[in-house]
Amino acid sequence: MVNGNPNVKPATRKKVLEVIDRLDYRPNAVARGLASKKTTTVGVIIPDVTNAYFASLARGIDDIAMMYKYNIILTNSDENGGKEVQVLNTLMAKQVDGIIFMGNRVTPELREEFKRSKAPIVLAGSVDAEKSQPSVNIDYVAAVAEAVKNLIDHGNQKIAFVSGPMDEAINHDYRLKGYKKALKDAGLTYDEKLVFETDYTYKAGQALEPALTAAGATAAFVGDDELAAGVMNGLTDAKIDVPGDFEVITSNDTKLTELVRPKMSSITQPLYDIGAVAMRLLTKLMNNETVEENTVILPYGLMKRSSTK
Amino acid sequence: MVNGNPNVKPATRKKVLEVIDRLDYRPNAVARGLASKKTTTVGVIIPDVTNAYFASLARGIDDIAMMYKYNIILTNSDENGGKEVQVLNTLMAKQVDGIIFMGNRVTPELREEFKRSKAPIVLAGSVDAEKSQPSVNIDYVAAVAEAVKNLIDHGNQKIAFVSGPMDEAINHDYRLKGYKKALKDAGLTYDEKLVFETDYTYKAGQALEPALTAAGATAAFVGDDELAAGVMNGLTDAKIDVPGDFEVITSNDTKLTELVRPKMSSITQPLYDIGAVAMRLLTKLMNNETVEENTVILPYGLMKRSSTK
DNA sequence: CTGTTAGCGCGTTCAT
DNA sequence: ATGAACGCGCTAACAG
Repeated sequence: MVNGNPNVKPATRKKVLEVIDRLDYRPNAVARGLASKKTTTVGVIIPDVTNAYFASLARGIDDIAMMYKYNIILTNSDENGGKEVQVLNTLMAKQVDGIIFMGNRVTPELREEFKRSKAPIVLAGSVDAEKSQPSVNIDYVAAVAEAVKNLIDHGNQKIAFVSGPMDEAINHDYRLKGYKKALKDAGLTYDEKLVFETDYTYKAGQALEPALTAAGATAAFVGDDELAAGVMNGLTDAKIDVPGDFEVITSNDTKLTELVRPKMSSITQPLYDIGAVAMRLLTKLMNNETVEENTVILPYGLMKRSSTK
Repeated sequence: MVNGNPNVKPATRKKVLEVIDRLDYRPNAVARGLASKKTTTVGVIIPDVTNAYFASLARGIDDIAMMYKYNIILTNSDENGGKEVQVLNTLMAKQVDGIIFMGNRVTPELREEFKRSKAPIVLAGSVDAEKSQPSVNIDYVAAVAEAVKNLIDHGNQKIAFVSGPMDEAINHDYRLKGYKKALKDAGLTYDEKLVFETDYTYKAGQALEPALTAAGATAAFVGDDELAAGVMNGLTDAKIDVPGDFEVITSNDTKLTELVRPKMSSITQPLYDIGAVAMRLLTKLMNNETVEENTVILPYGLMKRSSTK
């Protein structure tokens, strides 16, 4: 026995241990990376892991990555442009084989960095109005239009549009368009006073109740589940019955929709799949496989629960 | 102009572009890693990013990592022992400078791998009964004892202990001990029939109502927020008033506690800080700095909201 | 102090 | 087929 036997000379013991060490030898992935110019790791830029929507995508990304023997370098960006380009650069310095980007504010500088990158980059659950990169999403305008139409069909004439920052492409260029489309299709006129731009937080939603009622709204489309939970609870706390007096429908079909009371109706998105498909697309790109379609649109749905009639 | 001028010969244009390329030259981190034996990346093993508790820790980890110029390789383990050792090995193959491990089922094999690692490993928000590794946690037994005492003080005699799998050290070796301690201190006898072992899911919690009432419990300590939301809603759906007829207190002080109605009372944990401190500790270990205390215990609290009297 | 050179541990190529 | 040599891009040790 090598371990506890005092009769073994230290020198030979050392030698034996070295051999043992050499036994469970692990190839050095860094050296291999330098020689082969492939690191089998991909970078993932996420606004905030703490956000249930993005966390779900991240889970899909990681599972598929692992399936294809890749590892994920995960970094939170807070959708901060400066941080995003900096992170991009360190990812490229680390020679990642590809990058998955989540975030809805693709600035011109960022777009430049994207182009400068030799590693393929795909957007997951995120839109760039310029469509400069491969991406995986749902058809946000159609989904929102359908959700709002549902509200209209229930007899609502004044429907609030509650969203996060309007400088995010997804809000300004997609969701708002869907909202307007539904109004137009129904012959309703668009009223800026029914548009509420705020943060993606529960508190912000909760604080919206006075404004909502002051505007005379009887229903709301909300662009984020936590935000939606906030407006719903704010309403309820003000003795406004949901859905009796006020209907709300949300966007991300996060677990949260089923935990609050009433349960929230929502646009349905294949969250995990968006991440998974984005990663799968990335593997193809990294292998220089020819891919039929660079921008894939996954199906959405409408789940009616108890926050709408 | 290099870009669009057709009068520039392709060859010279190519040359110029190469120079430009060389201008914004990025040092190759892989080569540096090979030469210096430092990769400035650390591995993070997490049960599931989708879990709000662990996601909060992960956010703290990433922020501090970034502050110290490290990047994070994040992998989901599903607390699956086999996956965990495999991931550990690929992390070591990739020459990470350190590892943060989250997960409460440290098997003997895993413990062996930990010891084999030359990179320091710290546990975050996770316990190993053997205390074989540096770690950052709160005092779970004291926290649970205090929570249960609170329930006892409200006159409850039959208090349910609802937790995830009992083969997790945190449930079996810590929370349950705290529960028993509180009972003993109050002169109540421990009854196995009041211990409910289940999954960490909303549905599992919701399904618990019949069993809970059958056991005659009038209050419950729950080891996870989502699970707690489930038992609360299950109770409410069965027309049992919370907290009037049944009190519930939960463990992780996740955002969720404030989103459900009634808002849930909870043990309070510095989630972000647990991750941040763990990462900070890891940086010290990676620098071979001498650290006073390898196992750090952060303060906890008790937040009384509306699910208790 | 600046300039040169030898590895770091692999993949890849070339000669055997 | 098997094996020796070189190079990946950088750091660290060394010499000048």
